Amino acid sequence: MITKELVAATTQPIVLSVLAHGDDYAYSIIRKVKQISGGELEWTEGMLYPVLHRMEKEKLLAARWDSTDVGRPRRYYRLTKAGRRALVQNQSQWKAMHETFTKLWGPKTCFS
Amino acid sequence: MITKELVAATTQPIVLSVLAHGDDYAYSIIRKVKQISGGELEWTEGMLYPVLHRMEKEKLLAARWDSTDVGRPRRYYRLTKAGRRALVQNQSQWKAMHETFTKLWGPKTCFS
DNA sequence: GCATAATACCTAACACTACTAGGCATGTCA
DNA sequence: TGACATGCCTAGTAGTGTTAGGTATTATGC
Repeated sequence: MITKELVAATTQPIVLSVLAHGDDYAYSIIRKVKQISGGELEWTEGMLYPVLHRMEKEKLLAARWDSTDVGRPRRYYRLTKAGRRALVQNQSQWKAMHETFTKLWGPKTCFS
Repeated sequence: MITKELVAATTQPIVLSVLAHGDDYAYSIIRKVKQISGGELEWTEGMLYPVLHRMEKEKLLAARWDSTDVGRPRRYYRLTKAGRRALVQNQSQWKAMHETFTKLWGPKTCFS
């Protein structure tokens, strides 16, 4: 079970990463995140929507309604240029933290 | 610059890791963390003491005063058994998150 | 001797964010 | 028709980090 601090710290970079692969809507993001993390992460709408809205406000994402499909309309989110830059910064920071933990725990923590 | 979310999420595991190498006092921990992270992390006492106190309260650490040295007394912190178990859990969680990011970003992010 | 800086410990008020516990609505299936 | 899945949404509450200081002792330079 991932601590809520680590969940909180990784939500934004994960959203940025998922949307870097293509536009998506919230419910689908939740399913993808659960699948990619092998079930380790089980986001709820209640935690994701406020983050999506804040990222939209920070101009990292842009949203649009899409109702071309059969069924109810979906709100698609797309990465902005600022969002792509934020993703690169997040990757850099994760790298720096990972190197710090590698020094603390030893190179066997290079998990791959 | 590490985001405050990532700083927050990594404070406890870093403290656990530093103390796993040997007992230490707060001011020294701050110096070690800055050195190990290559300057990426610059903790303040204001952020560290509340965390140390909470970890003590959660029985992850045990503290003692040590004034055998010349100079002012220092409060040394030591890892408890619960602290060691918490460290293992934190390592496991970091691994799971890292694997998730590796799937999202590609294996080139295995930084080592 | 005084001023400054480093060292060492400490914390309360405020700001911010996550969590919980729901809400609304439509479509599908038995 | 009822239960469930899907899709969007949020306010009140709880918890934690940040800021901006505090106390005290020792070391250093003038």
